[in-house]
Amino acid sequence: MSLRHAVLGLLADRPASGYDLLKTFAISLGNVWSATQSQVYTELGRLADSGQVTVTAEGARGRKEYAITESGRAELHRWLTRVEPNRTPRNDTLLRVFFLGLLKPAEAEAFMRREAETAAAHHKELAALTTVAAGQDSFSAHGRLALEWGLRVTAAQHEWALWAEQQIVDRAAGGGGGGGHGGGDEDEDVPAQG
Amino acid sequence: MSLRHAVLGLLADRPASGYDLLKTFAISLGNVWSATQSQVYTELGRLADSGQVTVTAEGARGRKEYAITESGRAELHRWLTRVEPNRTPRNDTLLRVFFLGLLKPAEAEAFMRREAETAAAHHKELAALTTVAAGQDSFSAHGRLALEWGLRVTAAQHEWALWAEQQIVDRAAGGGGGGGHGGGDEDEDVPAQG
DNA sequence: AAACTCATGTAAAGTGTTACATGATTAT
DNA sequence: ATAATCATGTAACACTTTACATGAGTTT
Repeated sequence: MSLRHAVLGLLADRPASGYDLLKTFAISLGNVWSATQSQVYTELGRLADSGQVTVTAEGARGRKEYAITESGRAELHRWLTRVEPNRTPRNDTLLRVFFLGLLKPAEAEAFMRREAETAAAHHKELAALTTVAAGQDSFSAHGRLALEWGLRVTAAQHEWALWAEQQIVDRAAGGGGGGGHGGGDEDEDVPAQG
Repeated sequence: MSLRHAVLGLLADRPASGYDLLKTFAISLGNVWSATQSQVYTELGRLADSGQVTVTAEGARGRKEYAITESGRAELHRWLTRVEPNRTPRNDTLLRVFFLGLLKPAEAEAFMRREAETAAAHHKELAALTTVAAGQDSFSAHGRLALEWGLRVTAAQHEWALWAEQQIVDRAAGGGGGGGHGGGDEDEDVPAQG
């Protein structure tokens, strides 16, 4: 489970409360691994039960500050060096791309155009983060490596979406032939339900 | 839920059994959305219960062939055109990158080198698929758009990993100063447990 | 006959999302 | 006083993974 290690990793940097961690997820770590409030508090409880973190201070409004333990650090190190990253592919956008032939060309084109815009917007957001994420500490420095990944991939994604949109336009302009599905039914029009 | 729509999308192309679908996941669709045997059979059962697919034939060895219904097609179309793709970030590799400062420079470098190799290998695999996925039908054609995405992103990923590895080398060679974590503890050596 | 492939199904555990519920402290 | 922010927690539901369980038909 990666959320567990995300929490351990943040606590390895410095002690923090669940609320603090949530802020870090919101502004930086969440760009690579998102977590909900519910998940973070639940996970802190589990980590405390298993002795990988401990409550080091209790403050106002029930605030609890957690710190990583030696056992937690050992687990984190094991995960970083000996556990193969999970690469299970799960890309909702690309899944839709597979089925774009079920849409009218104009609808499919609109889909790709929108993807291009989304990629451009995402790229811009990340570029804006660059100036913000200027810390000199190791966590910020490595966060910038991840940020650079985001910049490169969103750029590639943007170019790809523009290219794919053109492919769809070209195919619609060329022969309507060859466009159908395996079923061989010519009546492949999409339902027009509201 | 996307698995449901992956199944509907495949059945919109042609009727198939769970076993058939599993093969499609294994050779093509699984590159963008993976599914287990257990999931596919369970989902087919649910879709049949809700009337989005029906059993159109039963063959040897208990084989059941499913076809999409009008209601299923309507749901698929709604999903394609009106449901925003889920973009929840969840990248196990990048999560680790955030915490690379917890490793010795040599370990962090090894991690990035390995990522570079993985990206190159993945790119090569996809390139090999290009020649295979040569169908003229719409499903294959759009699958090739997804494949192109894979080629571009794995290429970007490979270049990024090489760049990041160099960043780590440079930082290790430059001052050891500025390398510590927020905690300010100089004794940040990683545990050497086995 | 043995091995392999085809083919489906269920159970349990783990992980993630959404919604609900509560209350203290600080700023206006 | 009111609103905003700080701060934690639980319950229900949805989804994913892993393991188990079974058996028919085909090839060697």
